[in-house]
Amino acid sequence: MLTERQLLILKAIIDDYVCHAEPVGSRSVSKRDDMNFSPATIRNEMADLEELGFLEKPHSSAGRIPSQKGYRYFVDHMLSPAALSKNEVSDIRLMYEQRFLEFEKIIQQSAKILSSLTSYTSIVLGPEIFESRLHQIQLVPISKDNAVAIIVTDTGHVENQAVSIPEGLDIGEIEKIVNILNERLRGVPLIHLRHKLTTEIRNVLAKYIDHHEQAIELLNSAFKDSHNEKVYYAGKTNILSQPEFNDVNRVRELLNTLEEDALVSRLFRSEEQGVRIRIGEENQFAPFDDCSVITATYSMDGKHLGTVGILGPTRMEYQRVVGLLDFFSKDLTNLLKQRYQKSD
Amino acid sequence: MLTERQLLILKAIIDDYVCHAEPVGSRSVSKRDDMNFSPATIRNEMADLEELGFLEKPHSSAGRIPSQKGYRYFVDHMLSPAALSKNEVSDIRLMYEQRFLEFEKIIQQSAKILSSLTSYTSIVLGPEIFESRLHQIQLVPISKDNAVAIIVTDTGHVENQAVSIPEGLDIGEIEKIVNILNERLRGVPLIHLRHKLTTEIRNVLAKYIDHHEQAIELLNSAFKDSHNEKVYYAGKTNILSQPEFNDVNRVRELLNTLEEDALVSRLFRSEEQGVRIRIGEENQFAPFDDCSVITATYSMDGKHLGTVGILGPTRMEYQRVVGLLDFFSKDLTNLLKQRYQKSD
DNA sequence: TGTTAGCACTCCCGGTTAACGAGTGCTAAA
DNA sequence: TTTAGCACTCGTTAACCGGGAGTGCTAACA
Repeated sequence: MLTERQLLILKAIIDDYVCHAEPVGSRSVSKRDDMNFSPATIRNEMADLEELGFLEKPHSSAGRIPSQKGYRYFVDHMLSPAALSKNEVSDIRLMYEQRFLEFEKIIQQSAKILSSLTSYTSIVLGPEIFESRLHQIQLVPISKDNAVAIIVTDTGHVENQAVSIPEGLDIGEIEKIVNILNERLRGVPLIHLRHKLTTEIRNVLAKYIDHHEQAIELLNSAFKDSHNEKVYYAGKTNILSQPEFNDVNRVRELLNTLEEDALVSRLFRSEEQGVRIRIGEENQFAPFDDCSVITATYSMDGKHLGTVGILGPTRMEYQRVVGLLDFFSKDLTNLLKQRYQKSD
Repeated sequence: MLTERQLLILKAIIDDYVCHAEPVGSRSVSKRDDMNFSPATIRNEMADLEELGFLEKPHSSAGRIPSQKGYRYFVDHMLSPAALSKNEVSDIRLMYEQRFLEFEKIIQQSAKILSSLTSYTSIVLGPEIFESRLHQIQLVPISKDNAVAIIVTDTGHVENQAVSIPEGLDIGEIEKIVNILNERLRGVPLIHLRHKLTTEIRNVLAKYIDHHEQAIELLNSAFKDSHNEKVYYAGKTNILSQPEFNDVNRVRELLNTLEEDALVSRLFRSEEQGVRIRIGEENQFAPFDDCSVITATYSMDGKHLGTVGILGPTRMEYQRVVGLLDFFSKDLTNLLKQRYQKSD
């Protein structure tokens, strides 16, 4: 275990490095108010901390910087999430209050607020669309051959998908089909739609619809768009201001990664309740080796819905970000409850 | 006017510079197959071309690079759009044929193809949403207080907007309202919806609906979302591979700009038929001073719909890009005609 | 025994210098 | 009119150097 003094020094170094992005030397540590030891003493401790793997030296005559293990220790044992200031809280509330927002807009807005408060990149995963339930389905014919299938979920989310109308189905039949679907499928989670379609609905359609096989085909393509959850970004370029991303090649790699929604969503998705911190290589993904990812989940009815997260350099203001995400995760959960749960 | 030989040399320099991104000297120009003059002769001509403003020197003992005026001259007088190779054409066709695509997907796909073929950044502006006409409108209540307004256009585009239901309106009335709207407003350009609402529709509603003022309020907010045209990007980070964007600050500035859809749309929108080239400062926008923007329009029923464009360094393969965009602009117009026009 | 002052050493950084090479402009000859 | 020759310019690179920040070690001190 680390001694009291070692903790103090480790914390001081992390603090300083997070703030100034430069190796910190014994002299500057010893000058801190809460530090009553000479540089020489500090140096001894720093050597020990380095031996233990919590610090490293960029080169032999530079100061020390925290290692990944150092950050990890700090985060695990010494982190007290920063409480938000009153101003921050009211700022956030204000941004949500602006007007009635649909589910998606709330999520999007959250991403914006987060990135503007942290000046890191924020990434918010929307709910697995399949988790939500069918509220209403519409089939709007556009021409003789084409139509748009519109699915509205219980959260007010709207999905639409162009479909072609198979030979033989006429407008009247389509209307009948839609009525049947709305009767039978309201409240069904989107993820079960296709299954229901090939069982229960197939039978019902067979009874009432002439060209039921064509109808099934149509509906199949209407339901097929397996939209994963949406990924909302804000402050994508914030991270370029960090001195560790001064190299265009690295930047390109990182930004390319961020364009791949599926990848990002896989990396960010977190099923655990609460705040989760992944530091550097813990992300198991080379382009993020110098980044830390902090995520928190939000939920509704106690069911996990999505994830809010921050992507920054490993040299990140952990306490602040953790505090913020914690707040957001709870606030978002509350907000959603307030807005949507009462409609059940 | 420039002599035959000057043209030849200017073209050679542009070719070389576009390809290698380095100032080109008299020696390398004279070595070209079609160049039967000594370096000294070339040097004289180059000095003349510089005096005329078509070339410039980064410093006194470097080779020459084309000036903006040089590119402009090249583009205006010497550009023969490169015809696409058979392979390219069939590649493109293939990508469109994959499956039935709704309007938006086609546009999006086009952006992808363009960027992958050019390795520049491609930007495609969707149709001014207001230009398209209302096909159908739906109001789907989600809870007692909230609903989703869904607008389907004649191109199969779907817009949706969360609205709150004013006190006093009940489900029955909402249904009546929707019916009235669909009867009266089908075929009306979206841009005229709000006007119609406050004139014709207001009167009709006043006649048939009890809480018609609340209804107007509801519809107003349903129509308010003044969605400009959508902007689709592809290959956003391609431009980072260009050596002229080796500076992170410049990159940040550029990428920040690209996040501002409204700005980009204003800069790219082109009303003129055909291909349009803006070189460097011709863009009238500082972050694009080292960029060229080439755009072409696509249309339907002879009516201008949107713009396809390429953003690259001023040192761009003009002939190839112009050829491509020309092809795209026509192909897209055809495709849209084939898919949507017959439904009229 | 823990702490600290002192000191030699290491290594980065910024500035200077020198050699080099690519390219030019000019002059004079073909 | 073209071209060979040559002096000159200027950016690039490598080598070098001194200063400074920081370290590790040692020895003295409380």
